[in-house]
Amino acid sequence: MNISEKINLTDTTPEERSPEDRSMAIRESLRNAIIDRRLAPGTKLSESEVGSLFDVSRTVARAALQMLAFEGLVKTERNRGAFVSNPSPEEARQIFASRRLIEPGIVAAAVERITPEDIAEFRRQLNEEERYMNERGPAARRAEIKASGDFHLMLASVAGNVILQRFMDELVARSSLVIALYGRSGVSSCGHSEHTAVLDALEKGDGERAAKLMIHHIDHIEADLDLQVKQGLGLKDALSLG
Amino acid sequence: MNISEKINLTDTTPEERSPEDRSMAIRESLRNAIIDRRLAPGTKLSESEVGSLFDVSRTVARAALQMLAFEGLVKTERNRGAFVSNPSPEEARQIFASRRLIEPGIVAAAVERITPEDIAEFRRQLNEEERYMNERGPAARRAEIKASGDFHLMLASVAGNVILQRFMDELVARSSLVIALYGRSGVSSCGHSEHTAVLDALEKGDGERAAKLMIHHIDHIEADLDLQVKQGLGLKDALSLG
DNA sequence: AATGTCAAGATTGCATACGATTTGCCCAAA
DNA sequence: TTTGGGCAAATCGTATGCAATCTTGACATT
Repeated sequence: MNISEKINLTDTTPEERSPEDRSMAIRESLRNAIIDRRLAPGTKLSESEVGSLFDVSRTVARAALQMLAFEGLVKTERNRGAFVSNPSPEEARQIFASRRLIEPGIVAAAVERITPEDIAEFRRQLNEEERYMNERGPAARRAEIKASGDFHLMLASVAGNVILQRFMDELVARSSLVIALYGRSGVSSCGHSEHTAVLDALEKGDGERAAKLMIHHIDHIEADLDLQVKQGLGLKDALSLG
Repeated sequence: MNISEKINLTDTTPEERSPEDRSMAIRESLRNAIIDRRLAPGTKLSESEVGSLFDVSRTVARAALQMLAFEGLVKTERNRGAFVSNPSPEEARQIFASRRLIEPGIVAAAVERITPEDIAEFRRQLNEEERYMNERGPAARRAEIKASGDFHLMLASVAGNVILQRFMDELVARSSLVIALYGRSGVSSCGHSEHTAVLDALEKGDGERAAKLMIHHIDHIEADLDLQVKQGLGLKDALSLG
């Protein structure tokens, strides 16, 4: 099995291709591939394969995989390799529980700092979302998931707390994985209007309302998932998770 | 300058010295040294030095330093090396803002799951805290900071959300650094009684009250810090921090 | 005295080599 | 046919070597 065609090697923009760590670029590229579901959960990412794909040595490939492991996007098994994470329903629940905790706070911080320019930027982003929403096909759906995540990330950026921003980075990435895994197909489209509603409340300076809307939004996302005990796939999972 | 005497090479318990990643053990050891302030902020941690200290190659030492960089406990500069983080007051504020967001949620989750055994364990921990509190000297003070952090970590563990647990791990570690840097000496002792109060509320199953107490506790910790613009030290800092 | 230039030393960035561990296959024996 | 053992391939874990980059100190120049 060859993963090469699944990865877009030019994900990183030229100017971001800094003279610095190539491992960072590789991480980004793999991250995007994973959260777009171009790399399915369980896919093996061997050091040598990743290395030769990006034309670097195992050392730097390894560094990228270590970072992804730290973020929870891949899991490594000793002497076996790294695999794209296959989050369990329990993990999924914890991810959303974390988001329910953090995002209202982010909204509350954002309402204090958001500028008209930010609002305009958000509107652009929401248009993009809508565009993908109206398209059909798996590519558009992936783009929609990504765009939807970007909304939350932009919010975190506006809130101005770099630590929470990093937490959200991780949570959104893992959420994308979870949605791709457990999402029921049709319903994610309702997310867009909820984003709009949150933004409207923010624009009016009504942080209370924005936070409430955000919680409902997260609830809806989670409610759209099918988090029953995993059918079939793994007895290993059944055992390891009790 | 030699950092060897600052690091306790036997920090990790024998059974935790798993046949696995030695870099993990090194990370733990350095982490402890940093949050105890045996390694002062700004201290350089060169790969070869760390490597020879723990008797491993630079490769392994490097992996440990990368993990610490990911956690925000060290900062790496390209082609220069890794340095123990020197968190700015702004960073400190963001750390505590994050904690104010997350910890009430952890308390709320913990109250649902805490067992009598957990309570007993907490009481033991609080006794330990008290012991250090009554001792004098910098060593006792460091131990007190560490014990105080452990209380919050135990709470996160009881809450049962591994993601939040990891976030708290990072936040508590960085808080320790911040407290050591900006803490006014005398006042941290009030923390102990607040921990006790939180635990009492938890034992009674009063999650509301426990969460409120926790927020106040965090407020008090932050209020005890001196987060004014850093006096004197650096024009370099003044520039880089705006 | 202050500043600019340059070379030596130190340190990281990266690649590669070798050893250890695991996996999977093949074949023999029941 | 099934089970068990052993060997080969693959992969990771680690050490080390070389090149690139940065710092530092000395020295010359203004």
